[in-house]
Amino acid sequence: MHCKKAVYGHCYALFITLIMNQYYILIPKNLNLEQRLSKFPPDFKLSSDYCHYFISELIKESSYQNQKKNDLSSSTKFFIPRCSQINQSIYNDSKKHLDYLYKDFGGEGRMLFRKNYEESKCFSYNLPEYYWGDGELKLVCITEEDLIDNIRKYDKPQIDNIVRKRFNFTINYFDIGRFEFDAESALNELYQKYKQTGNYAKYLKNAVRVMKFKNGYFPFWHKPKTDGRLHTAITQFPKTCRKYLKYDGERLAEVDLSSSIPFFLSYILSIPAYTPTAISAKDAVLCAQLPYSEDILHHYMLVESLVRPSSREITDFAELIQNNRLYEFFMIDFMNLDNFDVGFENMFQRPFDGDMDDLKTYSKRRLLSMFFANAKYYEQEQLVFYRHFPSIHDVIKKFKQTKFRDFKKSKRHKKLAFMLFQLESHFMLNIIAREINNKFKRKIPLFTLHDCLVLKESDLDQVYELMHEIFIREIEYAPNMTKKIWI
DNA sequence: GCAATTCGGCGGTCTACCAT
DNA sequence: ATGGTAGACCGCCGAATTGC
Repeated sequence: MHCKKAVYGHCYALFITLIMNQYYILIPKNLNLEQRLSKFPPDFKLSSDYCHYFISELIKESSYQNQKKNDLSSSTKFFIPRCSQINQSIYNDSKKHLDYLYKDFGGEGRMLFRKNYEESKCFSYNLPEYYWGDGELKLVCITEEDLIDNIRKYDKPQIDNIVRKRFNFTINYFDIGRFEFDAESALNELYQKYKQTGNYAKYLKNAVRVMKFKNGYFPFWHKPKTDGRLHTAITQFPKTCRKYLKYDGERLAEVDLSSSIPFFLSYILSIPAYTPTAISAKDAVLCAQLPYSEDILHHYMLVESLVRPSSREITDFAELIQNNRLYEFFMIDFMNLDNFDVGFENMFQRPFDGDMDDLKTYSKRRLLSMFFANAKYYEQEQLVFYRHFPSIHDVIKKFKQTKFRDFKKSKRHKKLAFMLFQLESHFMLNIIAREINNKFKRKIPLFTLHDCLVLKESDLDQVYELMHEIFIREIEYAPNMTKKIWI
């Protein structure tokens, strides 16, 4: 047993020294530990890597806190508990280091504040405002191997084994050795944005995401019974920082499904379900696609067979979506509603100035909100939708309102969102992404971003073609798709 | 033994990010 | 409006503890 463990440990050590001999931590640009060390030399061998790591942890934890105000001083005032046992397990000499940082040398002030609430609770720490400076953060690379090993051991993302197996086709591409990430530029851009908006809490949260990515911290979450989407470091990554990511030295790009949720709605409507035999055919087609929530699907089909949407409407609806004209179709009607001015200002924090792209975005968000919301909201928009697609409106409304399983009365409308999200993620993950992987024998790295596939720039065109083919084959028509390069 | 208090779990809210 | 991640906070409810 002991022997086995030692061999395994050896391999593991080799593995991590090859690709993980560095670790990035986040500290204020202003923090000058070296100066303090030279002015007040410690009487023991002090590791500045550990001090920096500890301060970085305080910053990371601060980013998770929430408060009413989001300015610099409100975002940095928190005392963060750090248990001495854990500190010690990461770095043996942690106590000496923390005492040094806490010590008030010659009235110059402490580098750390420390607070002890009560017995049996651990100390908590806070980096004084002075050391945050103007709030700008920088990434520093630390190199002490034992420390890094311990950090990684302590702070490893927990990935459910089922999730790992089910999504290994994309999880394996999350390899920090193949990513190239200009984190410095990304941080700088985030800081410029903070200067404009004054929202420090947001800057802090995004800076921590940048640090985690830089360190190859890649967690994965998947809940098949709700949205069924795969949430990754990419789905959480700040949009403005995407252009600083490269993979195998190449730019990244995405193929995006236009109005993907309405597309899947039109798909599920378009399969005939009026006769008992047709229901079972539809059943067979769709059950294979929602293996985790067959019951929602059955329930939906029952409602649909009772209400019977008009096939004329379904064709028109599907055509609007395939031509990517759905949101434009509703935008003028939405603009003429009583609630437009208030609604627009709530969404954009400014009045409407006649820009058609803004209007289209507004229309898109209102329409989707309406689809997902409890039928008692968005009444004006529902009326507009009803005027154009009365029977589709009735199916949706009926489905949202009927009693189902253990959904509370106030939550019954959510099953539409669940069903559509699950259909979308099933197609993207289990059909499209898997097939690309199989067809190209794992030579095309891919990442899913809900309704997007993210790829290397050079793979973009052939994947686009293949996606189109798959849609035509699986459901006889394809949604409008757009290609975008992350620049 | 009963009433009053306290505590923990649960569910809801909020903030931030991403997507539709 | 919906979904996911994170943590804090609040109110509710029942169980456990405390007080008389």
